[in-house]
Amino acid sequence: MKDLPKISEAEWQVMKVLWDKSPLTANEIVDQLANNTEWNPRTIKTLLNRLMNKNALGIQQDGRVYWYYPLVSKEECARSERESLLKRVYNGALQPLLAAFLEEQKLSNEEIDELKQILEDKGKSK
Amino acid sequence: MKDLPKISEAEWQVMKVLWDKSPLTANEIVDQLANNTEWNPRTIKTLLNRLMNKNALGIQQDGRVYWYYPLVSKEECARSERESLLKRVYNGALQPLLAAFLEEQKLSNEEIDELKQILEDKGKSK
DNA sequence: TATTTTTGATTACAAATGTAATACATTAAA
DNA sequence: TTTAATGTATTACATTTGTAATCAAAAATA
Repeated sequence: MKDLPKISEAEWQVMKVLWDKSPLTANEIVDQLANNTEWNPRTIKTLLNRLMNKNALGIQQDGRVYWYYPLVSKEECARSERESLLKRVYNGALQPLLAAFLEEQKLSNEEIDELKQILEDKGKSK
Repeated sequence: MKDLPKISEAEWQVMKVLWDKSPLTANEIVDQLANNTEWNPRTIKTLLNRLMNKNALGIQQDGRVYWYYPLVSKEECARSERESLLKRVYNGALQPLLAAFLEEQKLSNEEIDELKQILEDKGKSK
C-alpha cells in the first residue's frame, strides 16, 4: 500500500471539497470554503500548494488557471485516520472503540438496523 | 464541559502509561515506555513537562522526586478524539464511520455479539 | 503601449510537535 | 567537604501547521 500523505486538519477541509467534486479551480475551491470557514483566500492557496507538495493533489493546467484534483482517495485517507485513532487511543482494540461510539452517539432506528445487518453478515461469514 | 488540553500523538503514549497506573515517578514512566518506544529519557521528561504545562498532569512532590498523575480522564480525552475524527472525516455522520470500521476490521464472534447487544438495547430504548 | 488586475509562487512568522542537550540543584559518595 | 550522580527546569532546533503577505508573470484594460 502506497504511503499516504499526512493531511492536517485544515487540509482535510480542502480535500473534502475536491473529493466532493473535481477538478476545481482555486477560486471555485475558495468559494466552496467560504461557506464553512473564515479563511482568507491566501490561506487556501497556501493549503493547495502544500497539498500539491505532498502529492495529495494534482493539477491540470489550462492557460494560467489550474484545475486541482485529488491524487489520493477519500476512503484511503479516512482509513488511515480511523487506524490512527484506533491505535493511538485504544491500542488497536476495536470493540471498545465501537462500543464507545455506539453508546454515546445518537443513531436512528434505520441506522441501527443497518449496523445490525452488517454485524449479522460478519457473523455469518466466519 | 471543561476544555480539555490538546494531547499530541507522542503525549498520548505518556498519558496512557499514567492512566494505566498512577502516580508514577518520571523514572517509572521512562521504564514503562522503554518497552514501546525508542525515546531518549530526556524526550520523555520534556513530554512530562509539556503535559504539566497543559494541565493534563499534576504532580505530588516527595523530596525531589515528582509523582505524576493525570488531571484529565482517559475517557474524556478519548471522546474528544472520537469526535474529532467523526467531524473531520465524516462531517459528523456516525453511521458511515461505524460501517467502515465494522467492514474493515476483524472482530471475534463474541465481540460481534456484544455489539449486537448494544445495538439491540439502543433500539429498544427509543 | 503602459498600467492595473488576476493568478500562482515564494516568503513570513508564530505556535505546536518531535526529539533532545545543557544547566542547575540536591543528595549520595569519596 | 569536594565530587559525582540524579532529578527537574530551561533552552535548543528542525519540521509541521495555521494563517497570511509579498512577489512575479501574464492577461485585461485604459
